[in-house]
Amino acid sequence: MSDKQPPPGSGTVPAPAKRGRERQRVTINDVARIANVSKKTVSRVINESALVRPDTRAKVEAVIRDLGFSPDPQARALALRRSFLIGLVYDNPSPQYVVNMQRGILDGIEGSSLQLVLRPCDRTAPDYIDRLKEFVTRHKPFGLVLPPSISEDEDVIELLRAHDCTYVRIASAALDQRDRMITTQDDEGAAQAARHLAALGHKRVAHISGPSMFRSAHARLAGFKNGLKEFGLDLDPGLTLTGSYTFESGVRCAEKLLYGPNRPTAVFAGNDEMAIGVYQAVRRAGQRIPEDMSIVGYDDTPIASRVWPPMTTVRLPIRDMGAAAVKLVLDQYSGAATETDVTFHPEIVVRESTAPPRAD
Amino acid sequence: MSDKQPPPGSGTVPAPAKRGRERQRVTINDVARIANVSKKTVSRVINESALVRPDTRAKVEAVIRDLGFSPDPQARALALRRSFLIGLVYDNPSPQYVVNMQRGILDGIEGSSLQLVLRPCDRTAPDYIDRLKEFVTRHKPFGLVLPPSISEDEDVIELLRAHDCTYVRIASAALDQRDRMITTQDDEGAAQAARHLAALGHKRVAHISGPSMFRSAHARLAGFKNGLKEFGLDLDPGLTLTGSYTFESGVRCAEKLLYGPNRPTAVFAGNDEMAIGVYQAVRRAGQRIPEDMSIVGYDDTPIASRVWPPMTTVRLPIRDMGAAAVKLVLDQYSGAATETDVTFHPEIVVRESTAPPRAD
DNA sequence: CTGAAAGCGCTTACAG
DNA sequence: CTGAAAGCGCTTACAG
Repeated sequence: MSDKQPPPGSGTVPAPAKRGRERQRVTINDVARIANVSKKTVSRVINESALVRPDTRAKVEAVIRDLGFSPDPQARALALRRSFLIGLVYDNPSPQYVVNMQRGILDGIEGSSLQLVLRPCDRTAPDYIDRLKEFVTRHKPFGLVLPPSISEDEDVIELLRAHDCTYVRIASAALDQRDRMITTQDDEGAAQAARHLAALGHKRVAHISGPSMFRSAHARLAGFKNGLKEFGLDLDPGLTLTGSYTFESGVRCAEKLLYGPNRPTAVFAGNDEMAIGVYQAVRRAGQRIPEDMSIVGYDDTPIASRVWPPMTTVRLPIRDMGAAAVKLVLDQYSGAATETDVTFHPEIVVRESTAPPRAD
Repeated sequence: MSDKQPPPGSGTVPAPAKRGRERQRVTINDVARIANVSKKTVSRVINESALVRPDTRAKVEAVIRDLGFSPDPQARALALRRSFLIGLVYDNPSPQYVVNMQRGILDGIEGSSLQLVLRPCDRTAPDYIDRLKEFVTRHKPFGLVLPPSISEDEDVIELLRAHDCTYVRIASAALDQRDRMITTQDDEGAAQAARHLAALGHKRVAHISGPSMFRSAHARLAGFKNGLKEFGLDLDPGLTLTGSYTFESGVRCAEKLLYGPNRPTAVFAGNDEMAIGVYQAVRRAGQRIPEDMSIVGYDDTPIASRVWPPMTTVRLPIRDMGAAAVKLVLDQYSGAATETDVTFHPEIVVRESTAPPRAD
């Protein structure tokens, strides 16, 4: 199924054989004829041009409704040199994050004629940019939604700009102009996690950060440190490990913490996936949560409330962010001005995985 | 973002404004001119027609390679009246199932020019069929992959047939001809779950089945009963509950079992999502897994190995099934005969959520 | 095996 | 505010 190096002219798919009976779809010509206007006028109505007299518009719209006409996306795409696909380009290792983002985008395109296309990619692959370029130049997507860490790759942005491809970036810092940027205050959420643990009385606190490729990893680490500092605590570098936002890396880092010197009483993981890995390691060591170890995650993906005990985590409204991203894409076309920065503020959700440290 | 009843002619999106510099993309005309053949011949090469002399083909392919030409999918779509989109149409309430299926489809389209479009839907919505029809008639997808329970809706199939839309159904029974069907032997997997529990010595065993809309729910129930029967056990109707393949329904059903008369020592849930719900209810009741309650899931989605204790479940190779579905779609176009039925055999994966019942 | 003409269903300049 | 002509980049009959 997957030739690594397809022959030239490949990467295409054989044309379907001619099928049976043809259905007569209603086209713009039918509408024009019946409404007694030119197809150009119908086109103007479809494209919401202002240059149509109200009564003409009403007449055309009535015919469109009667005939159940809807313009052919392929024909529009060919003429406009732009398809009606919204691409979700992602490399996020947390499937739950991706699922939530998908849902948000689907919310956002509801009622439009846009379709959601999935474009996973691997930033470490050598042909990663080339493949994205191929998608952009061939399929000419209506817009791209870029969650971290893709959103932070300036090579990608340069590519998209060069090809006039509309995009919206989601990141933990304002990397771009307001109308193509969704910002999350990850440091704020992490600071809340720190305050929560400090207030419970934890002194030896560990952090498992995400991979350095993710800006959010740095933001969460920094915010966590700041939050601890408010309570006069320092984050011990020996208790600061780097994972890769995956379950397995969470397990691995947690084991180091559990069996290393200076065992912490609480762990703040950079995302829920890794936090669940910490659960696993703690459990496998025969220890209890939260009695022997308090755990805080980040994202509030569904798994956080499904594990036992339900996990304290920092909620990122991922789904809402996805919907907001689509809105920004649409605004870029409609020319609607984006008045204010689109910023989401994560908030801690306290559940049952955190408690005061045992007195020992 | 979501107008429930858009005005006529809406459901479209305003056309993008004319952008800056135009890139000169290489077209079929360039290839034809340089290769010194007609564009029709180039088209034949692209479409892998047999009616091209080998040396002509080689010449054209060389030019295609040199120029880095790849045909415009929008133009092909318009001419062919078929787009290059693979639609995943799903109503499965388990996000993990859907994610795995997505991955399999992405595996399957790797190296082709197909794109994966997500089409979630709600079978209980009154306009469910109409919306699918709109997608099929407007976007003319290359093919549709239909996992349960969409795959079991004959109204959908009738619609797709009427519109000559290629599809592949995934279900726990052979509902269609071999070349458009992927079958899973769900009863076999469920029987293995039953044998496993019976062999451990469980006598009072419960089952939480999926919603009756899902054929798999019936197949798993039936298989489970048969497996128990081999050990001389009957499934107590009082211990047979119906959930909806969701976490919450798993919690709810498990609570009934825990606090009802005749408490079981083991529960077989119809999917992992519900099984995790059982974990939650058991844990909340202050009981241990597997000492106080053995639990078996179905699907082997990632969460099964992430919870504590790691869950015994029946593995369905969902990702492989997705890839196989794409292969069947491609085969339908290429005319490759599907020699044998495509059947997947689920197998139990024994982890740590099952143990002999306590002697009490 | 190969090609010239017409067409898929829209939109873009360009006039008026 | 409206329209006739040309074009987007391919493929389909139809000839030869």
